[in-house]
Amino acid sequence: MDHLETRELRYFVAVAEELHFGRAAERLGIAQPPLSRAIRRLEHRVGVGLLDRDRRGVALTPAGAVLLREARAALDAVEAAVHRTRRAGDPKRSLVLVTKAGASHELLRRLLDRAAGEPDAAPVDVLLCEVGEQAGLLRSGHADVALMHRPFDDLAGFDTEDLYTEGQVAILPAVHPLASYERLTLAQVQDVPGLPIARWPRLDGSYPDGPGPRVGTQAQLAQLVALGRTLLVIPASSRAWQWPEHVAVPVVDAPEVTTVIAWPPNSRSRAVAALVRTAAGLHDTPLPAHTD
Amino acid sequence: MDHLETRELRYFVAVAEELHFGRAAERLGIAQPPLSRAIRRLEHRVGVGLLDRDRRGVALTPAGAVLLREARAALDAVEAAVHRTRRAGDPKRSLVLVTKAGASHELLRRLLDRAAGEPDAAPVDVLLCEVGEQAGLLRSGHADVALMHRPFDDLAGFDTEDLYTEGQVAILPAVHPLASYERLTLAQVQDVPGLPIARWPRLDGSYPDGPGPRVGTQAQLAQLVALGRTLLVIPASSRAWQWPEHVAVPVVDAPEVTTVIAWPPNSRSRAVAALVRTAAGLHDTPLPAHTD
DNA sequence: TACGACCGATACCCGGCGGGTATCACAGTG
DNA sequence: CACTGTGATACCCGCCGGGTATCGGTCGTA
Repeated sequence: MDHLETRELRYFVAVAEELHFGRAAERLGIAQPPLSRAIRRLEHRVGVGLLDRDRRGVALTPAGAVLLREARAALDAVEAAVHRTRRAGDPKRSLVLVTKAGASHELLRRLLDRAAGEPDAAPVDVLLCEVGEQAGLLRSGHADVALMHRPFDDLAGFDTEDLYTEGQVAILPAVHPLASYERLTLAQVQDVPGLPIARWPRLDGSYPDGPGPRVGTQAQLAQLVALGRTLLVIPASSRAWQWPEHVAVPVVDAPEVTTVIAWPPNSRSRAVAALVRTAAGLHDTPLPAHTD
Repeated sequence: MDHLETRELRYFVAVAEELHFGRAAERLGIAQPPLSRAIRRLEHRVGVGLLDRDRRGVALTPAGAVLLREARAALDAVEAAVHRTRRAGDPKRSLVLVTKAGASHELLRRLLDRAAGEPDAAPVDVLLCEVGEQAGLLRSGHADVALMHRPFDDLAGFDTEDLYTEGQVAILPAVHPLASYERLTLAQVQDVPGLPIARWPRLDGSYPDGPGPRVGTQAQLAQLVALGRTLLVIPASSRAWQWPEHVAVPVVDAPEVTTVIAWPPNSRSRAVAALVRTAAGLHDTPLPAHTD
């Protein structure tokens, strides 16, 4: 029999992520024996071993690693189906646009102005998230459309349209010697003594090794820059980090960053298509230089 | 409670496609009452009406139409998870490359030759399908990678790399007056008296209105051309239709067709990546002119 | 207008399966 | 050797998915 149920996939993902039946069962809110049974049956149904139950721990087989990736995508798709259906049935339906807080602020403001001015425009709700969360929100149907940034964000699986390309700036503590430069190079901002690059968590929540401070949100990072503990390189239009204690210096050889509008394939509703068209129309009126 | 089960989605898709509870239940191999109950519970769980039970028939609400599209995608994703996991666990694992029978024949042959010559190359199984089937096979995990043709095929949701761009030719019965031309224009091949364009089935299996003959496979269409009943315009490298009774005449103003290699996003295994790289390397050695 | 056909909804029963508790088997460790 | 931590096994129970029988409303038709 084919036809896995999402419950089985959820169970497997929990075990594969925890690599521990007891903790996975706790996370799922069930007892451990039924979980073991469910995973065994799943392995039997799929026909391949998914986990190596070595004493002292559980490990993924190659097939299990594939299923972990695929199951996450499938569960996202199911969740997205529910959310998109709910929003489709909402009488006062609005488009949800998600973007990183502070990024592409001018472009977003112009897009919203333009979109509001369109005839029979659907209202646009703006959902601001932290770094790297857009893809998940779009995949799981919590949002209809996203502003994302190439090459930073993972655009795999979305349709996109380029909106705006810009250079990057280094954000430095105003008191730091480098802050007085007119422009910098990547070589100058890498390995600056006393200003190590901050570390973001990986997908599994762990942090890579390195000297930099650990951060989880933009606000944390901004404060660490203001405290003179780190620096960062970001697109010139980003606003979230630009405190009074910060200075932005162009980094002339940093890769260019393109802001794109992204939406799930096969979900291009009339409202999404209209918003994408409006966004693409912004090409014609270039953004003003950043002033503050 | 969120967390739909795939069974509920399968049930809903069946009803939404049949628009008839009795037939849907029969298709699912269950009785009608449990199906009605399941759909009602699904509507309650999602929180919006999905079907209008008007006496004399069932109709999709707007939200129902959204769920039909999303549920199909989600079920594809679940099915893909199973298939990809099975193949990942297969000790003699091979890549499955799917392409339309007869299309891009030379390019495919070269790709397979090159791929076989690569060191530590995974064996490549070729799966030939009919028009428009590639996307589904790729989405449901029956294939790992596909050769597709822009702008004909639906590339939404896949990562792609362009391989080869070419013009199109009209395939005509050899005995037809147009067959003696050196080249043609789209205006000349449209609405040719006695040679109406054939009609392909829509996704739901119905045929659009029009004068042309109905076809479902390339072989049917090829024979109808040989019988002098229709003509078609296809990329120059296509072979499936080129019978001795056919003549191919370049259509100078037909849109160019690009052969692309496509694969599911986030599923770029080492083997797929290697094959894509090999395919991209074919750029360097242009295909010989088509001779037969 | 009355009757029958059609179709989805309701009522009710049953069996299987998902989930719980208790316990086992085994490896590592002091 | 006892103890701890882990997943597997044994066994029971209650819910829910599925079946049959039937209802209720709406057409078409004579």
